[in-house]
This record gives sequence, structure tokens and C-alpha cells, in this order.
Amino acid sequence: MPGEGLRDRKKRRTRAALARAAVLLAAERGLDHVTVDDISAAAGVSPRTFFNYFAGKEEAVIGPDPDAAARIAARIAAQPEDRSAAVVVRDTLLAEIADELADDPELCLLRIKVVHQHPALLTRLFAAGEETEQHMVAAVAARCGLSPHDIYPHLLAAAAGAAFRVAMTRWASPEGRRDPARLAELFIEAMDLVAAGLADPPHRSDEG
Amino acid sequence: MPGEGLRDRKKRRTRAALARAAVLLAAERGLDHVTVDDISAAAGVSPRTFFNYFAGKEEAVIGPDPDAAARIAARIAAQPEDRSAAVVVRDTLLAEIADELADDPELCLLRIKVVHQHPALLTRLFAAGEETEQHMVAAVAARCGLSPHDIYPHLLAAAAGAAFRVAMTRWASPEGRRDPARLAELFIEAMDLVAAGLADPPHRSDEG
DNA sequence: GGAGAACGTGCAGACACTGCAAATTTGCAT
DNA sequence: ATGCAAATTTGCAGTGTCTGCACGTTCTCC
Repeated sequence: MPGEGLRDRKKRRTRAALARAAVLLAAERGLDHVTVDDISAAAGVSPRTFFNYFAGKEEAVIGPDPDAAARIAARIAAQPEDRSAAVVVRDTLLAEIADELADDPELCLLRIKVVHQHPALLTRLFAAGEETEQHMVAAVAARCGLSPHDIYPHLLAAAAGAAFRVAMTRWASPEGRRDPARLAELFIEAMDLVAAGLADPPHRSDEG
Repeated sequence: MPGEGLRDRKKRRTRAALARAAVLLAAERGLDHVTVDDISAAAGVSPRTFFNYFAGKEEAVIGPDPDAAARIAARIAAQPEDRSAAVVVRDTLLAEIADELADDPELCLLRIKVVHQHPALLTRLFAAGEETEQHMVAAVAARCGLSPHDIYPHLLAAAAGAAFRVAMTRWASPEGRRDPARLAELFIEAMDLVAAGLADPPHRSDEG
């Protein structure tokens, strides 16, 4: 973060301002009634600059993080050796959620709300998840001593992504709590089920 | 299929013609150099009509099937009672692939080629997969005697989708065969791994 | 064969997005 | 400080996407 130069810091701020403006305006009027010009104006840059950062307003609302790949790889590499691959991936994603929610909780909630009102955005959000999965593959393969072409890392990453989406969807549904801890619970439950195998539904004796 | 009326048949043909034209033209010049006007002209309808069928040229290339939901539900319901949920889902998806490939193999291959050249399309394709997953949830839940709100059907569908995407990606990669049977093999392998649990990589003694 | 619905089409218009070149800002070495 | 090189912002022009609306045509059903 330090020694990063004024230039990079400014870019980061511009990107954040655009993403923030996109979410705020979309939450207020609905994404269909927000133009790129509106977002750019709210962020204090020209419309042309908007497209230097995002491919369109949908992407701005989702607000993908360019640094995610490096951070995820570092997180996977940093975990103790004695953990199963599934647990490593699980905890890495949990840490990512925690960080994202800690960074700006209100904006996150607003984003969820906007996504809820626009199924097309859900698709984009999941697509961003696919990206994240790809970033994990190499790190998982290295950790397990497998080739990046082996099917296992790909499957684990994809399955973790699936568990994450399911947890996210349930968390965002109207019923139930909607705090970070609850999301973590749901994701852990989902991930453990996947890691344990899904051939048949578990006979549940506990939980509600 | 019979007693369907001239109207529905015509709609089906128009949709197919548009989707076909989209794939053919995109394969020929690259999607960026194909306009909606081009596609519409090739299909023999007005540009305005194009948008009555597809939201944009990307969707036309992917060519989602409006009848998929009903067909999938029927397939799940039609399978013998004594199979595990995972196997039922697996075989349902296998049947879907087989049908799609049988319908027009060359077009399928071309579509794959086009998608390969346009990562944005990959995203769309996966998004279509998400739709399919949602369609399976209710049918799986009913079959297992679970509530559609239970997490198991959602997870199984999502995990199956993940396995399918991984299989698809590997199948479409340059190396290796690219016939329907190979795709089926890959998907079965992936699905069995997921169904068996992913906590740790399997120690492989067989296979290459 | 006629009422009514569904579909195709043309038009107008707002908006999305992209190249290009000029202007501005920043990094760095003198 | 000062000047040069690279990165970034910006305006502009132009193409293409997508939508709402109204009207003509085609099918369905009675």
C-alpha cells in the first residue's frame, strides 16, 4: 500500500467513487433510470473516463476488485500446511467476504439490494465469482502438489463457488438475519456439505 | 410437438434461424464485426423482430432454449426411484447434452468456437447454466421429499452446474478429443468426484 | 367468416460504447 | 526548479444497441 505513488492512489479513488456512485444512484432510482453520464457526474469525472474503468454501468455496480487475484493467492499460500484443501478454500473465501463487508458495510448492503432488483446483475455477480474461482485454481494446485491442469483444483474451486452462490442467495433472501456472521454460517454449512459429498440428501437430525 | 399450431412452429423456426445466423456470422467474421442488422437480414426478418426474440446478439449466439425448464423437470421425474439424487441430476444433464449435440452437431461446434474467441460469451453461457440449475431445484426437491427451500437441492444443482462447467471447459480446450462421448466421460468423472466429496484430492492410482 | 389475440415491422429517439487526438497530470532525472 | 516521457483525462464524432409505440398482417377460435 505504501510507496504506491500518487497516481495509483488517485486511480483507486476514482474507481471507488464511480462504483459508489453507481450503487447509490441505482439504489435510489433503479438501474434503468441511471445513465453513465449520471454516474460520471456524481463521481466528478467525464463520461469518457467512466469507460476507462468499467465496461458499462452493470460492471460498475458489481465493482470487481483488480487486486483480488493477488490477495486470494496470498491467502491460500499463507494457510497452515495441515489443513484440507476444502477448508483452505473455504476460509479464504470467508476472509474475502469479511474484508469486503468490513470495508463499507452499507455500500455492500445497498449493492445487494440493487442486485436483488435486477436479475441481470445477479448474472454479472456470479460471473465475477467465476473469475475468482479461476484465480484460486493455480494456488490450490500448487498447494496440493498437483498440476494446474488437474481436474481436482478446478472442481474444488468451482464447487466452492457454487456453495458460495447458494449461501449468498439464501443470505440475501428476505427471511432471516442478514449480518456478516449469518452469511459465514451459511457458507460454512454449504461448503461442508459439498466437501462431504452430495450423492444423497443428508438425514438431518439437528438444525432448523 | 404435434397439435402445436402453425404459429408456434413459425416462432420456433424464426428463433432457430436467428440463432443459427448469429453463430454462423460470428464464426465467420468475429462477433464484433457482426451487427444485429446483419443477423436479422441473414435470418430474413426485420431488426426489430430480432429483439422480440433475443436481448442482444450475445444471447442469440448462446441460443437459450425456452422449453428447457419443462423438459428437464420431466426428465428428473421420469427416472427410476432407486437412484441417488446426484445420479439423477447427472443423467438428466447428460441427456440434455446428448439431445443438443444430436440436434445440430456442426452448429454446436461452431458455437463452441465462437465462445472460445469471446470470453464475454463464456460468461453468458455460464449464466444460462445458472438458469438451468434453478429449473432443476424444484424437481430435485420434489423427488427427495424436501422443501424447495431446503439447502440440499440448491447445492446439488449448483454443484452439478459447477461440474458441468469444468467438464465443458476441459472438453473445449485444444488438447484432447472433442466428441460428445468425451464430454460425457469428463462430466461423469467430474460429477462423481463432486458427489463423492472434495475435501482432499483423491490419490489417483488409475487414469491418465 | 368474423372478433380478437399474437406477431412482424418501421420509425423515432435515448443511450451505450469506441477510436482518436489534444490537453492535463504525474514520475523521474537532471 | 525544470524539462522530458509516460500515464491519465477529456471532448468529439460516429456507429451500434435497445426500447416504446403505432400500425398492418397473420393466425386462432368460435
